[in-house]
Amino acid sequence: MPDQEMTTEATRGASAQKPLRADAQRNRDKLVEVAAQMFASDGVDASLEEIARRAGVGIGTLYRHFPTREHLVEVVYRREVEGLCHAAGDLAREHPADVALELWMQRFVDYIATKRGLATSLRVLLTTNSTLFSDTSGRVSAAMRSLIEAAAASGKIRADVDASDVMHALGGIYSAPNTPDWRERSGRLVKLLMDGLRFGARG
Amino acid sequence: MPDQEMTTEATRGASAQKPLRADAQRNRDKLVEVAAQMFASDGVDASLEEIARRAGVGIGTLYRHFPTREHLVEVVYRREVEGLCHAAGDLAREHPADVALELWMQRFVDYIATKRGLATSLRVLLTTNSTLFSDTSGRVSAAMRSLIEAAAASGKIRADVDASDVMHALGGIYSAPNTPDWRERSGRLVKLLMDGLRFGARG
DNA sequence: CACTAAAGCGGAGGTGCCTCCGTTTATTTA
DNA sequence: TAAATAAACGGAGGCACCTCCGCTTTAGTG
Repeated sequence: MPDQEMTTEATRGASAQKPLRADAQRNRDKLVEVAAQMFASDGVDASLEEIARRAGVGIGTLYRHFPTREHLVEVVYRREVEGLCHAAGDLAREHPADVALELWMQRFVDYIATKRGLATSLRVLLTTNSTLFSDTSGRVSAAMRSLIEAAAASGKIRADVDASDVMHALGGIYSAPNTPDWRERSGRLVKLLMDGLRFGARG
Repeated sequence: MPDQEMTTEATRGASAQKPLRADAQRNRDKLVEVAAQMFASDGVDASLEEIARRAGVGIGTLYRHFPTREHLVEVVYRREVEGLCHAAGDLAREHPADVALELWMQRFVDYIATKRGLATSLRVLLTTNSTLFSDTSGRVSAAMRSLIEAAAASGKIRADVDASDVMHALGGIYSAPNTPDWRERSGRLVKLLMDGLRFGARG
């Protein structure tokens, strides 16, 4: 199921439909963008009518593109994952390997934050759409693995770490309670983890 | 947590509040009764406004008694269980022990049917209200056990059966697929089971 | 360019959810 | 029995969901 192009905006869904008319694609992209903001700020229960309004389209248009709230949530979520994985490449190009890794992990925290907000809907989606979990978690861990290996290869972090160990450490963020200072706490966890990774590095 | 009386209608919830005013109790009972019908016929997503309308009260009254849909579902469900267990005693009094058992199992099938309709909401409730499952399943299996033991003691069914085995057999009803002929199929299962139980009985 | 069919748009409208508060009613007290 | 008061009632109103279908725009075609 190939996506046929991948701009900064979300493209059509995975199934290979005939391409949308230009205006339709524009509206669709705008809807996803606005929805991503709204879900992040107001949670998954954000008003769909408000999303349509802010996207400058009628409610009918929203429903034509996304027949249910879950459809919209899924697309937003996949877009989030897309962005996260894409960022890995950019960061690697623009920063020393260890800095790239650290920045990426910070961004990973933001991603988890989103995921928390979407939790209820995601649970529904994950039971419905069985490919969603495997698709996304695979891509994310692949992105992280490449950053870690690059950092290790360049000598910026120690070479004896396994990507899945780091993933596991970050996993602590998942299970942490939902306190107000969750965000700061997670940021510190990333820093701490980086210190550990840098300790005893060649470079 | 004693219920202070138990008529054919649902009483107030378990917690020992001061008694409701007569009109309030009347309205509450009527709401539960109507809700039970509506949930059975239309599923848990039945309109709450319609329930209030048919019960002859304002929507505000419904919401005062049951702040959320789940509250109402829970009360209806507990009432269902109550009725089922109560029926065991009545049937035992009015019929030969084996007939009582058979009739009760038929009624059990109806109960399961309700449970299916309420499935989605029940799943939410069972994660929230941890006592609900243990309360109800305990009472139901106790009711069945007493019927089986009475039938075995009177010689109407064989004596070498274990109540939990029968429960287990009926459990097949749960896992059966949701086909349109589900009801008939289940009825036949009960008959079959009874034949097996009667085979080789003393009496 | 003009024309047309197909694709897409959008919002009115019907319904449901839930809250809030002025009005009604049961119960207690005198 | 009558007045006082606490409890309960109920529906209007505001918001969201979702469908339906007449109108508008786009992408081809000659």
